[in-house]
Amino acid sequence: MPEQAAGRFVRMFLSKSFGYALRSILYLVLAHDENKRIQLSEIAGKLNIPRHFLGKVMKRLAKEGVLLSQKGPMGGFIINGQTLQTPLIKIAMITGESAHFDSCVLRLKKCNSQQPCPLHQQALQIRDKWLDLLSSVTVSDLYKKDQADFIKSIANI
Amino acid sequence: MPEQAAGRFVRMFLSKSFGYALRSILYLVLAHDENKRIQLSEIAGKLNIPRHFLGKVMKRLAKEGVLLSQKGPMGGFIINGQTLQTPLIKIAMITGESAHFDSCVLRLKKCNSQQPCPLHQQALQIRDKWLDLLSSVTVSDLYKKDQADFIKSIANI
DNA sequence: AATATAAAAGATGCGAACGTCTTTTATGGA
DNA sequence: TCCATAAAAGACGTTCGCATCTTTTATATT
Repeated sequence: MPEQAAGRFVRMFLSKSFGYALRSILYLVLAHDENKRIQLSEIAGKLNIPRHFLGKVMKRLAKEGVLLSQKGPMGGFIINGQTLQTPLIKIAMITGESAHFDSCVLRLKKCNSQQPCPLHQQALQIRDKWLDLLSSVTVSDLYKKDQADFIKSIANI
Repeated sequence: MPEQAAGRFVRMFLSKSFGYALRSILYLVLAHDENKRIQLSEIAGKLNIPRHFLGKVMKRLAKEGVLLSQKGPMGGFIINGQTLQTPLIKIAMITGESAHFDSCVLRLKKCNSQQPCPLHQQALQIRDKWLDLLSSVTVSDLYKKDQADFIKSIANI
C-alpha cells in the first residue's frame, strides 16, 4: 500500500482554518517587532491565504487571547505573552468547527467503552497519541526546532 | 483535556460510506445462506441506511469483487470467496472519495520528507499506525473477535 | 416473448466547511 | 471634529460529502 495513496482514504488531519491560523501565528512570531502591528492584508498576501476568511480566523484567535488585535490606523495583529506558549491543540479547538466526531472510528452505532468494537481500544490509543502530540507541542516548539526550514515553509506559497 | 471534547477538533475517522459498507458486509456475512441473495431493501431497512445511497456503495463493493451482486428477480447481494479476507483498508479505499489529503498534518505547504516540519515524523508514525491497523484487520477478524456484541452492533440502529 | 423484479445509473437537493464581498465599528492623526 | 484606516461583522456564493428520487438495464419466472 503506497503511503501517499493510502493517506487519501483515511482522514487524519486538521481543518484548513487550523493551517491558516498556525501559519499566521508563526508569521507574526517571526516578523515580530516591538509595538509594530502587522496587518491582515500583509499576512494574507505573504501566506497566500484568502484575506476575508483569514480575518475571521484571526478574530477568533484574538478573542481567545492567543494574540492581540487592534482596529484603526496603525492597527493590526501582534503576538502577546501567551502566543509562544500556546499548544497546538488550543489552536485546533479555536479553529475546529467540525462537531461531528463519532467515537467509533468504524462508525458502528452501538460501539462504546462498555460494548467496544474489536478495533475500539486500538483506535482510541492511536487517537490519543495524536491528541497527546498536539497537546504537548507549543508554537514555540515549532519555532525553535528547525527555524531555517520553517521560515521557508511560512514565507513560501 | 476531556477526551470527548478533544475528539471534536481532530479528525481521525472514516467516511460514512465506509461505515455503511462495513456494516452491510457484516450483515451479509451473518445472514449468509448458500445461494440465497439478500436484497438492498432488506439491508438498508435492517441497518437503517439510506437505501439509494447504499445502492451506490454496494455497487462499488461488487465491482471491486468484495461481494457479488445480481440483478432481477431473486437477485441481490451475497458474499463471495474474497469477502471474509478483505482488509478494512480495502473497504476504506473503495468507499473513500475524499481526495484532499495533505501530507502535512499541520497544512504547512512546504512540508515533505525532504524538508519536514517539526511534527512530520511523529505525525507520519501515528498515521502509519492507523493505516497498519486497517491493513491488518480483515472482515473475518471483526466477525470472529466478539461475535455476540457484534450482532447487536449490526442489528441495532 | 412478456412481465415483474431488483440492481445500476443518473439527475437533483441539502448542509457544512470553505471562500468572497459589503457594511459597520473602532481608532489614530490631520 | 472630521477623515482615513483597519479590524469586526454579516450577507452571500461555492464545493463536496451525503442523501433522495427517477429512469434504465438485466434477469428469473410465466
